[in-house]
Amino acid sequence: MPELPEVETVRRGLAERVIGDRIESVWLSGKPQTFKSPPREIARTLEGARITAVRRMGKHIIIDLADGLAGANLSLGPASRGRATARRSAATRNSQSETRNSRKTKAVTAHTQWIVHLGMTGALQVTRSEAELLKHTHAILQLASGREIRFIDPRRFGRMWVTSGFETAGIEPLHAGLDEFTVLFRGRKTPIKSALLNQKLLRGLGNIYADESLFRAGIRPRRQAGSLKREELRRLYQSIQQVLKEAIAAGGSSVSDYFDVEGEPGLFQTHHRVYGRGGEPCLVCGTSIKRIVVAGRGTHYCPKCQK
DNA sequence: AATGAAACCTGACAGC
DNA sequence: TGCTGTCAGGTTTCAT
Repeated sequence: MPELPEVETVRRGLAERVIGDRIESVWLSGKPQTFKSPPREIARTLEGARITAVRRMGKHIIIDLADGLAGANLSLGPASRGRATARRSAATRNSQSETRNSRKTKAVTAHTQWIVHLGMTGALQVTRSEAELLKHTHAILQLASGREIRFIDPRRFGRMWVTSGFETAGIEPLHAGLDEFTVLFRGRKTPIKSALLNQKLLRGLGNIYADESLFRAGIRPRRQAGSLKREELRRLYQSIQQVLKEAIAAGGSSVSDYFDVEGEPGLFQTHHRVYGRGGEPCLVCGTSIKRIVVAGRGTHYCPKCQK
């Protein structure tokens, strides 16, 4: 997938194009594993809702909704009633202001959210409705503006659902301070690469940016996370921030399936220094880049530059 | 509690 | 051409 820079690129593209727009109708394909909420619930939550914000937490895209079709939840048959009740009680737990808001809007409260995770090959596009339908399109949202948001995902590891008050573990690498970052790895015996991929610690790094960050920091991927010295952690922290910022500026990396909301690929793959370069010379010292497997993932590093 | 491996899917590509 | 095997940006679940 899309790691943090690709998801951020998609978020920005969506935010520019769909904030303030209203979702008029929703089509979902019959691939149940894609939908973590029942498709009927997703459809009735989204239909009629206005998009107020598009945010990102790690690799999750959060689309904030308002002004849904009032009362849609209240006219459900017995089969759906349990879910609707569960949703309301979850919402009630949240805050007093939400309870106040839900009096006015009912189906979509101030905190109702459409959550999208792109998985390995997922993509969101914003298109004119006449645009050609790509293979593996699993969801289409028609907007009042005449455009559509489409969810495309060949490998079907992507997920979408509706919820309120979405939370997820881990710290945001671009917002966290060095101290917060350092404490994540204390006492951990797992390889530093595995720790970087663990979304419960740091959210947003995936295989490409873990390898690239470790190269820039001069740290071998198999080093025990807890064995890293203060100075190494400081370098790693800075490398991660630098790599992510540069990748976002380049619109992400397109290795195979990734494209942004306009169907454009990213450019950062041309800046990769180790990822996908196994057997090629290190750009710094000329040593052959090694490819090993760590945490079940292809892992690339320079045996001379990384200690 | 922490760690690693397997499973979930489909498509692209290398090698025969 | 066409088959088989391998690999792929992620996450969850299960076994150790």
